[in-house]
Amino acid sequence: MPYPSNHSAMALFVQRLASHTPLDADAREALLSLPVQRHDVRAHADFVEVGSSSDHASLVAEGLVGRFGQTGDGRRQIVSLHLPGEIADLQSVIVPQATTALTALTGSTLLRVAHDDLRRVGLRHPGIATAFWRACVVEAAIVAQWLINIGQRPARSRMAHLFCEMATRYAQLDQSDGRRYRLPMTQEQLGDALGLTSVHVNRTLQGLREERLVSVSRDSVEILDWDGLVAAGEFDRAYLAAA
Amino acid sequence: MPYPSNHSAMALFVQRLASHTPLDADAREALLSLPVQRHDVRAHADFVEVGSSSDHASLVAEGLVGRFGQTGDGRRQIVSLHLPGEIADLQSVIVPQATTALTALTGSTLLRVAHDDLRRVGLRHPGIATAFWRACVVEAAIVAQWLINIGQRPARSRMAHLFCEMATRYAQLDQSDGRRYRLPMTQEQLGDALGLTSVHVNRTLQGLREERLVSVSRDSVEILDWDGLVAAGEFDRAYLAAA
DNA sequence: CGGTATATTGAGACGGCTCAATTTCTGTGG
DNA sequence: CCACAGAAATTGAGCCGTCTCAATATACCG
Repeated sequence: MPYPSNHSAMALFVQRLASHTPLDADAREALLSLPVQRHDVRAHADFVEVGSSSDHASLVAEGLVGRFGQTGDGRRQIVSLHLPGEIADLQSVIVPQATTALTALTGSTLLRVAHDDLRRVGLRHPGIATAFWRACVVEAAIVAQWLINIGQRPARSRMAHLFCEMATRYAQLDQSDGRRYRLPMTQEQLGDALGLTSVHVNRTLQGLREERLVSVSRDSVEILDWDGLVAAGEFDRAYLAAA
Repeated sequence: MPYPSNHSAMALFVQRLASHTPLDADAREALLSLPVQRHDVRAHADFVEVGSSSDHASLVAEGLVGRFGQTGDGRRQIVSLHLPGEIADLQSVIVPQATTALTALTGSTLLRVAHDDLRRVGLRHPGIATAFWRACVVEAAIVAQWLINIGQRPARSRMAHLFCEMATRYAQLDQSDGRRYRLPMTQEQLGDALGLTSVHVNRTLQGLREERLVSVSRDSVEILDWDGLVAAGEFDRAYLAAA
């Protein structure tokens, strides 16, 4: 076992799949024993380009990955964030041609899993196929909430909503209470995720700090007033219930 | 066959599924013979509420359906539009609790299909399960593009992008060239889809008209200058290729 | 034919943007 | 361990795209 951390990332992934779609030991074992190829990526490196077609999906083992699109003048919109234990482009198993890129927001390590293997294991174990489908559905639900957030809410709410979401997702991941978690994003990247300028992110962040709702540093978030933050972001975790 | 239009909507749905995931005659027949329950909905009626849990999915047979979320102060964000031949909430097969609502943007008729039936047919025909998964992936890709659109582009581009997308989707549906299609949305609803005020929709629309890019009436769109509109919206149909 | 929904227009306000300078971090090599 | 360079954060000032509020005109429907 040359890479213990590899194993734990895949285990995390399987565990989360299994928490909603019962998978028998056989199926879990099939996933855990899939060959993976470790890949380390530096911060700010884009490792999947729009238009590219790949033969593998990327399981995040460590770090933070963003899926994003770009407009003609180079503005980026981050469309989803992927924590360790998540496959950042599971949909590529079904549609290999990327319509959206992947970038490492911070130094990250990925485990590449061959599409063929994922398809094979899905065919052999229908429960796994269902679980993959579910994972895509949940991710779509998250993107939809981001759309609501960005389409309709002012900067302060958007940001509060994002912090609540990430707290909830981290809590699901590591059984913590989510009050404090790593979020290694620059204010620029935060802006790309929220549809805001880095300048405005900075000012909005100051506002949230002055309100004593959160304490945000370069790479971590501490929530000081959960109820206040939930109210500010109109956060309702229901859309994450199936995650 | 009491409802010929039912049949054609389901046939349309099956045909589009089959165009990307080969389905044998058996599988297609299984889908076509699923029992459906017809439902007519008036314009502006919400027929799936957030938080509700249903036991069926809704295939659009006629009209136009919007999936949307709402903020605390009642602002709506339409997250996706569903044309005839699409199941507006296919994801509910996997996650029955709705995190987003459905509304008829215009008078519409829906065909309810039981989740149980859809699951059953998916288990019996793995190709169908894959096709369902794919449909959800494609829809997610569309939502992601909307997020990019709304997060990063100015009103004029957003609107142009939407018109291009709908043209392309209609063209896929009815083999037309998509230069002219029905889009029975009020300016208010257009605003809800684009993250804009109806007032601003009105002004932006006037701009596009003055530029001779489109001609938009209450319930239909005619594209006068496709290339110009594509440029204005930075539209790239790649994300619809798998649809 | 009347009533309600929708579209249109105007005027003013404001949230978030741009541009630009400065300060503070962070990591690296000497 | 310090110095330095580049990245990131912070601040200021002015602008502009979009919103709000409000009034009017037009279109649709029973």
